[in-house]
Amino acid sequence: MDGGASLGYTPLPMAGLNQAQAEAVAHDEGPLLVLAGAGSGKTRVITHRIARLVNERAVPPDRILAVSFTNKAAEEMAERMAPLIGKERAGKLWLSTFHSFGVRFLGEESRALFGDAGEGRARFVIFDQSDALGLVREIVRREGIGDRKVDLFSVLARISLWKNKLIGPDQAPVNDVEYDVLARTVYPHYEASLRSMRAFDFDDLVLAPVRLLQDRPDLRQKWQQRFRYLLIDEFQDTNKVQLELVRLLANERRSVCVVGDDDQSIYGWRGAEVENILDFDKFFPGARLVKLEENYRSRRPILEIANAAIGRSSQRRLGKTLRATKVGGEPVQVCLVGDIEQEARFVARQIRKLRIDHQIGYGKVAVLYRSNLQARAIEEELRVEGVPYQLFGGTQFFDRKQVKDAVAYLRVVVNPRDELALRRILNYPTRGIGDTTITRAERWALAKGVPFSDAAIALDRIPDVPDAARRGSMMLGAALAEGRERFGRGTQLSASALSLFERVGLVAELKESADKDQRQRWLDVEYVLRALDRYEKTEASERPSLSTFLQRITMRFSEEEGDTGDKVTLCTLHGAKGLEWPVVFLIGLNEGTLPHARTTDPKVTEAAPTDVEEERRLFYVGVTRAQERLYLCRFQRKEMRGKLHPTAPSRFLEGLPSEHIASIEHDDTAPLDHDETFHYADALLAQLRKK
DNA sequence: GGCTAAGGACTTTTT
DNA sequence: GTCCTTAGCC
Repeated sequence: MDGGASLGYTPLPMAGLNQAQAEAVAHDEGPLLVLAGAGSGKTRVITHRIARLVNERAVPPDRILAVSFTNKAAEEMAERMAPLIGKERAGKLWLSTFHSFGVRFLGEESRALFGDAGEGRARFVIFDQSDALGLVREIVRREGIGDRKVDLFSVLARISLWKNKLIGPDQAPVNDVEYDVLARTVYPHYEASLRSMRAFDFDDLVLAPVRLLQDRPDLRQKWQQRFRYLLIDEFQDTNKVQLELVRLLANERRSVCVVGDDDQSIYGWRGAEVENILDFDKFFPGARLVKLEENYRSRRPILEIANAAIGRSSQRRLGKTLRATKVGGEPVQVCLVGDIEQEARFVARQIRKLRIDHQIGYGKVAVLYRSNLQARAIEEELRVEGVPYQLFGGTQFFDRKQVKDAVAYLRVVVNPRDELALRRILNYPTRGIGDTTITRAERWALAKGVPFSDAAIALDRIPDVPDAARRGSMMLGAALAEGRERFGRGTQLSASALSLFERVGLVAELKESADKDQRQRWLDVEYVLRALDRYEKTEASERPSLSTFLQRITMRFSEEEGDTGDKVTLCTLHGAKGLEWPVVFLIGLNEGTLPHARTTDPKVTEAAPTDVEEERRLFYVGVTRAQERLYLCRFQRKEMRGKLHPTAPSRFLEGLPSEHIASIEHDDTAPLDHDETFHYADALLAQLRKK
């Protein structure tokens, strides 16, 4: 197309891209693998590639699908596209995660799924992990599978891994492994329950579209014609189902561009298959390979550490070495502290010092760790030092009980068949429907062949139910019906929700409670109401619906958006993927923490094979987040069950180039001397002998 | 349905 | 050593 400038974008200078980047951007039809090392400008490549397709090749933006790994990355992509191709056209691009693409797909194809004729979009609900876990618990109880000691999480993890490998309930491996047997027994019930509740778990959001595209040639054709270009970011972390989705969406042109880095594959435990990128050529024969090895992010010492760390990996690699383009820089600081409290104190004080001595703002600093648990000590110390911080991920707002309760009411309004949510609210706040009544309703429903959800809100039809329970059930049923009617209008969603909460007694239970904690909890419910309001006001494209709102919050869409002030970021290594900061503290570099003990000596119930090499890559990801300064911290001892244990340094600190390292020691209490060590060892042995 | 007492697990990473 | 779940009682 011509006349680009008049269309509201600035023509793209190919200058500013290095040769490899330019090659990836210019590549036209056919499969392309961009092997992008950390900090090699891969986002630049993706955004410029999309911009070129739209601006120079006149590809309609709605025929380009770009998939990234997190909602945040997708949003960031959208922001970057606006100045390149204009806001309006950027809004038409399909920019999403695999999961949010799935939601959109399933919404559009709901008729094929549920067979509703006419009445618009059939509704479905998304089960997050704790919902799925609740369902597994329910099935184990109902079907009498295993004893009370079953590790439900492990059962669910197995089912999830199978689903991610396209293994259906009838194809689960037949063996004697205890938890494989349990999971195999639960799996068919689990799937049947989800379907009967019109629910999808996270895995289904990708799996259900794949099944549909496999089974329905008409739909396959429709969706293949829709997209001319596919771009997939973080391809090393895709699983089998996701690869299958990409293959099904690719038409005969196979214009699939995947971007990733095998050295940063860190989601194997979730079913990701690094082979997807290693063997890309096999899945898309004739694929072109472009390697991006120039690093624009980190100072040389940081990069030397990174290269050394990943160089010691025993994993099969596509092989690439990052070259520094930034010169100079401070050596990497390796700090030894006494325990995790001292580690926190060191980090907090160092952050203040950097601000005072080097004018490095808090927003330029991140503290990265292996597990969310580690954040607590850091948080406390940052508060003491008066350093503002923001926590990424961690304790999820939507996991709080009061939030789940409120959301459960909304879920039942949207989807009366959502039995899990119904059970949650049936007697909360208490309305006389006890366990005995529930069991009676279950039996009655089973005998009459009606869903439990029907029986529960019509207890008056069931014999031997106490009057209080009858009244409670009728009141709930009426409140839900009214809610359904009000929400159906599609306006004043949050007022409707508040009125519902009032009628069912949630307001009295929390807001008007004599208990201070209860009143505090109500504030969380109010936050949900505000989020609902915000959603209604910003949702311009289609008619706002409670159903869509619930789908979004389940996928953590409406995350507390950033008052991105001048704050230190606290974040797990997994959460840090794709991000960068001038200063990075990597804490807990100890055996047992990184690598985590669960990978070095796995529990017997472990669903996925554990891999210490994945922990190494995690370390690599952490190191490569740093631009200017990197601190690697480890502690000497750890408190466990009230006892101190000496703790070894992480194996990943071995064999790093010493010329790029400066060591700091910082222990303000007396270290554990030999006598003490022996004392603890003796105590431990004595305890073992007692068993 | 709500209270207390005893018993068991100590939480890897996320859409 | 501590927190959470569960069972048993009122």
